[in-house]
Amino acid sequence: MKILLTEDDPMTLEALGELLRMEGFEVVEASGGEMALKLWDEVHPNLVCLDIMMPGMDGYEVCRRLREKDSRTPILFLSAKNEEKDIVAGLELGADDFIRKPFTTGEVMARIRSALRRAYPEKGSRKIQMSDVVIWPDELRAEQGGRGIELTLREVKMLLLLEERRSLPVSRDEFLDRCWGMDYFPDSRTLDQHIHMLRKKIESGSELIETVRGVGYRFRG
Amino acid sequence: MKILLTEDDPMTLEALGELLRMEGFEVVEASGGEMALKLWDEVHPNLVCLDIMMPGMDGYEVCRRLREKDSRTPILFLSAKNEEKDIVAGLELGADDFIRKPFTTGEVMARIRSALRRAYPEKGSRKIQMSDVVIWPDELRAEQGGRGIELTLREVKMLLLLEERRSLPVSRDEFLDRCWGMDYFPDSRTLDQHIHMLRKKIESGSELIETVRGVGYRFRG
DNA sequence: AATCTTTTGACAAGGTTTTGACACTGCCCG
DNA sequence: CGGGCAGTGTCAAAACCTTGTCAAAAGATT
Repeated sequence: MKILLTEDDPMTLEALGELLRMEGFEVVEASGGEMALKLWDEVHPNLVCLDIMMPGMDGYEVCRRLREKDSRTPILFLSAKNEEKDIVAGLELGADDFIRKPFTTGEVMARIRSALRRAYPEKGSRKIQMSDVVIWPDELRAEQGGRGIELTLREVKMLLLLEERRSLPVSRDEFLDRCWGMDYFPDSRTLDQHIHMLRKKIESGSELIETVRGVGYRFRG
Repeated sequence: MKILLTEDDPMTLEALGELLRMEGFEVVEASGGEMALKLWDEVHPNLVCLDIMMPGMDGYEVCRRLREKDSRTPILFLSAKNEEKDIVAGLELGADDFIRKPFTTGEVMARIRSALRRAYPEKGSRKIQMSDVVIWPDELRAEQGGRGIELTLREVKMLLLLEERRSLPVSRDEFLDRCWGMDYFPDSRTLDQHIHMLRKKIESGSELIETVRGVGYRFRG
């Protein structure tokens, strides 16, 4: 895993870098905002740590620009500028965490690992519970009341989409876009048929997938 | 979005709950670990806040058990037990964040929103309040005096149009243009019929949708 | 070739929307 | 002041559209 460290103060930069390397990360160090953006383009790190107060481009601006290009890679602020408004501002820009200085190395490591775990889940370890159904999406498998259920790839995609929206309806168009492809327009009955299959497989009595007439479907919750 | 709050101290629980509700979240409150697990199974919240020190099952144990079932729903610790080892322990159990007590409400809200953004990337649910009626247009649902109301797609379109104008009348032609289509001319009674339905559904005594004779309708406000 | 998944067509079921008939209201005008 | 008229409210039936379901065909995978 590659980590981009951005930090004004050379001492802190060096110390943090060393620490992360010892933990087995590949570390790229930037001493300012402009350099951070440049290195981002070059190395495409898996995670970014940003200082806020830096000469030239500050951490907020870096964060904003990174989020324009990529909304997934975790960004963590590490800053001594840690009043409520600074923290709120950082998080609202799309950062994943805000660590106050001075920090302990243990906390920094734990927060970095936590962010990485979320962003890059281990294949096979994903597990999702929806009502009384547990789903292992990577294994195309689910379980409900001790009963094992085999799923197809499309069924898993549909379940994940429903889950992502939990309790909000997913429109038919969205289903087609996300589970088929932007440019695919199957017969109008195709989607119903798949919903029908899902219901048959995972429902046991109670209605889990609710139809929202004129819109689409919603997972009960 | 539903949030499960777990907290030992009734005062804090109440205060946090109120805060979150004001922000438009649906809040479920648990006073201890066992209750939290039970509520999890019942309501399947979108996010969980955990206190650590509680009589009976502590927050760590709750977190561990939740993560056995589901690896995706964000879990945030809120705790006064905030030494490095507590934080590291919490995060290693799979929590998404650890907020130290005492906290500011702004930071808590920002961290909760940040976690929700990550976990549910698409869209948050819009919520509109008109007089004593609360409307969730994306869910085709409204509420009035604690009473849940189901709406159809067309009814939602009409309500959105009325609310967009607040207190200014919306002409019959505009209704037809915006809620049907520029080129559609139904019988003259059709619109009245739909207004009638709306009134029946959302009014309770007081007149919310006022008719402006010769023009159209207006939302009182 | 055999099997599993996906798509399609036909029809049924169920909901929403539209319509027609008629009652009611407010406004203009004699 | 009161009748007529256009606009609106209300009800119930009809028309319409969306979705559920089944069975079979088409397509993929092995």
